Amino acid sequence: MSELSSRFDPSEIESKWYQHWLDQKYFESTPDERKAYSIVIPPPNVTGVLHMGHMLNNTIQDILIRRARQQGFNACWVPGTDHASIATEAKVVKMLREKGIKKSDLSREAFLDYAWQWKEEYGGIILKQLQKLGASCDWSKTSFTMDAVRSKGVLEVFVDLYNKGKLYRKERMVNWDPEAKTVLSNEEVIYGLEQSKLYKVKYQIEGTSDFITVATTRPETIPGDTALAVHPEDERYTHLKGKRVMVPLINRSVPIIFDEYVDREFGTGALKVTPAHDVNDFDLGEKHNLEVINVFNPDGTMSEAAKIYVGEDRFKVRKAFSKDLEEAGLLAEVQDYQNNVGRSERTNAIIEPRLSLQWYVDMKAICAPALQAVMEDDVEFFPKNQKNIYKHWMENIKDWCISRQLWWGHRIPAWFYGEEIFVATTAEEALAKAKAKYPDISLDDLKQDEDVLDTWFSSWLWPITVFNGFDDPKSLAYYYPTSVLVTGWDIIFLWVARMIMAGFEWTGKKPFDHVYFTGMVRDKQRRKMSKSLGNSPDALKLISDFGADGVRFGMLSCSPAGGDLLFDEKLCEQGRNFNNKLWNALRLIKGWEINDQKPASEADLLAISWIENKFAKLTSEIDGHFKEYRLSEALMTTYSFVWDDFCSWYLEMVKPEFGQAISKETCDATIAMFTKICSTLHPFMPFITEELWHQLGAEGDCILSAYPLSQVKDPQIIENVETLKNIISNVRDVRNKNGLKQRELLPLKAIKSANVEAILSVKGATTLLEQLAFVSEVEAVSEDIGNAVGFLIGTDKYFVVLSKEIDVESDLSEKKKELEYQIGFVNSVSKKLDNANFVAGAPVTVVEKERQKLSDGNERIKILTEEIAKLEALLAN
RNA sequence: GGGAGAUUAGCUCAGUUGGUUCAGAGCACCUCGUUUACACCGAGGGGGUCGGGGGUUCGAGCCCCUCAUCUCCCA
Repeated sequence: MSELSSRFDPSEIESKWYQHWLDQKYFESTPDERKAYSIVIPPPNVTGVLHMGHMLNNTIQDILIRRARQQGFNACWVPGTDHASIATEAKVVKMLREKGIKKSDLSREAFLDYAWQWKEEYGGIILKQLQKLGASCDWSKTSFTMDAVRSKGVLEVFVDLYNKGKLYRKERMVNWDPEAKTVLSNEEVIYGLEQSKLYKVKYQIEGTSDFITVATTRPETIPGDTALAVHPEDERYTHLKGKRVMVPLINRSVPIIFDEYVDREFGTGALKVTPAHDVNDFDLGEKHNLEVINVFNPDGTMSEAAKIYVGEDRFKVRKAFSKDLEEAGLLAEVQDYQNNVGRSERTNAIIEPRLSLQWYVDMKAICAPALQAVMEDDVEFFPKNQKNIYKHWMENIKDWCISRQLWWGHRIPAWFYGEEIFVATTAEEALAKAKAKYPDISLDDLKQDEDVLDTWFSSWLWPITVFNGFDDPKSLAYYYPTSVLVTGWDIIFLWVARMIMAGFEWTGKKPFDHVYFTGMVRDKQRRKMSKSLGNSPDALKLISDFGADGVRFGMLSCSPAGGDLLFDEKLCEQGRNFNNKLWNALRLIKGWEINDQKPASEADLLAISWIENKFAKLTSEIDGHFKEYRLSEALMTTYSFVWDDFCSWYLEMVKPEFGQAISKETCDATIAMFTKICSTLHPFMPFITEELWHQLGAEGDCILSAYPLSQVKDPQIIENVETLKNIISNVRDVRNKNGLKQRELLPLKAIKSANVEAILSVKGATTLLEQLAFVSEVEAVSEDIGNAVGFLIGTDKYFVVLSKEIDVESDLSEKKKELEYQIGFVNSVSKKLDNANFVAGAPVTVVEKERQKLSDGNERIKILTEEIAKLEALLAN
């Protein structure tokens, strides 16, 4: 007996095999004559740590890439990280603050030094963590969005867009993050209902002692009011035409304007207008030529223009104002209220609308081919329903604000000379352009834009730049378009849509053939996994508890495409148990003593042929699942094949009796089947399958073994064995119900029929019955024998002869139940067949089937009725 | 306000073109079992009016209408 432990210990083998794969350079890809299968990783934040979303996402990518590698493609999975402008800068600022250093005291260069140091120290931790999960990325191609190659591409694209007139600079209302002190794109603002208060504030009508009440959730913006608006048809306010009101506390006079924009139903039907701090108010202001008073500083404190509470934070001022208004008798009411509040995706700060000059990409100019490609399935989405969401967004696309008031990122390649702008990839080029117009100027006269580009402005080029696509057309031509993109649906606009646009704009091609949208990982209570809730399990701890293969199994077994994924550690436990099952199957096989003289028995040959056909069926099912990206179904199908068909049935069929040796032929066939199973499972559970592969003495490495795909050769054999299994289960059931020992030998009889004779004449069939059902003999007879419990297989009657008195009563009640069901069944079938419309309207084959069902049902009713009569007679005696 | 999706067993979900004895899987639960691969196991079992109502059809978990509830996206 081998020295293998009965518990599989993944920790021993995971690092061993990962290192082996690395040493053999199996993950590395160079272009050759094979077809490429490529995936680019959605780059995680360079300073991030592995969380459940990454685990899911990267497990799926690894499954796809490993399977493609086994299928003979030149598989290439490019890993990398994103510089994550806002998130990383925020972390560095925080780290510096803890050291007592303020960002504002540092020069741009000094700050960037710190940032790069930070990146060198913490960057890439997440990639190391991915290796623990088994990710088979081509690490020699590891990329970073701020690498020289990637950066060059970013700047070139900016210049190209500018030259094509698809990029412009404009002052408009933006989403301002007061914490990061930068503008954000619409896609980076997350809206949610929040509990707040609705303040009803009284504005005095100038020259009278009358008041008009206005409802607002943001009283701190009152100093910025430059008008009060009502609906022109609102009878409550028609008398106010031409009047003015006093802004409370500030005592500034502003006009009352009439505009149909005002919602008469909301609040009091009167609206305060603050053009500097609300998008709609800004539009109203433009229409009515109102003054714009910006009462906030970039950090969200009150500005000089506010005149009061200067320098105080806006939320403190809200409270203070409320008190002041109350004391002045100008606060009519305060209600609890729920409203939609926008927060920064990165800092979670409440967003302030703010008027500001920024760079924009003219999206309408570049989106058409990207929309078409998805609608025509040239870029195919899985699941499909994301197409509609995409379409809706693309058809209502807004220009993309790409400048950010940060230092960490790609600095905007635009140089100013007074009011004039020169856009070029380097300062020297910009100078050359400037000199054409102003021959006397020098580099010192040009001032580069202080802002950096939105992180996504480099991400949208990722599928091109990771292959150095702007400088190396050969590499791009080989790997691009990539095969599939695997990502969460939450970044369909931030990233996916923009990559498709960039692809068409700069390569003339789509960036990927397929997009597989994963679900969001949530906890059992359907809450999003988050740090603040503390409900996110530690990914590395999970791996050490259940093994990487166990965790991969757990992630996948609950992950329908696009749907939410309710994560439960129990699933990893199931994965671990599955590993253990495989491990023990290995122990069984390795424990066999082999006799190379003995030929395989008929029963063995039957078992082998059956499992081979079952396996062939499995491979084509899996193939179908993969084509539709039904990965969890592919895994679960394999799981039940391995556990039920291979372990519970096949191994029990061929397992020699205690102390006996197994024939070499049978053993070899078993090992061959087991290695094929390893190949099939490898993409899902790479570590254990590689270990088993070698323990089984198979050639080469599992990771490169051909991915099995074959056709069922003999469907009849599958059917025959299903019948045998059915008989065996019934015999076991009879034992269970009659409290008999599992191993006690009992005779099995069957009433002679064509079916019975056919199944019993299958070579090896009776041996299998004897072995697995522990029957002493199998015999076809012409009539019933006493003290036996019967069961039906189709319309055939089998019975087990018991060694002790049968429990007539319970057998009888069971048979009665069965009869009742059959009668109901036959009734519904005959009703169908009695319906002339059905017989005339349904296809012949369907009608035929119904007829067959009816006659089978009637046959069973007949048998059951006889059986019941006999049992009742027995009871009467 | 506009749009998308969902509702099937105690829980999480499959159910592909409307047609097999078709209402399924995993987990959970119950009974029995420590038989030499595995108790991280084995053998068996119970459990659902497919959200409500209506319609189309010979036939509906599946198609249509409607109502209810929930989730998400956009504004």
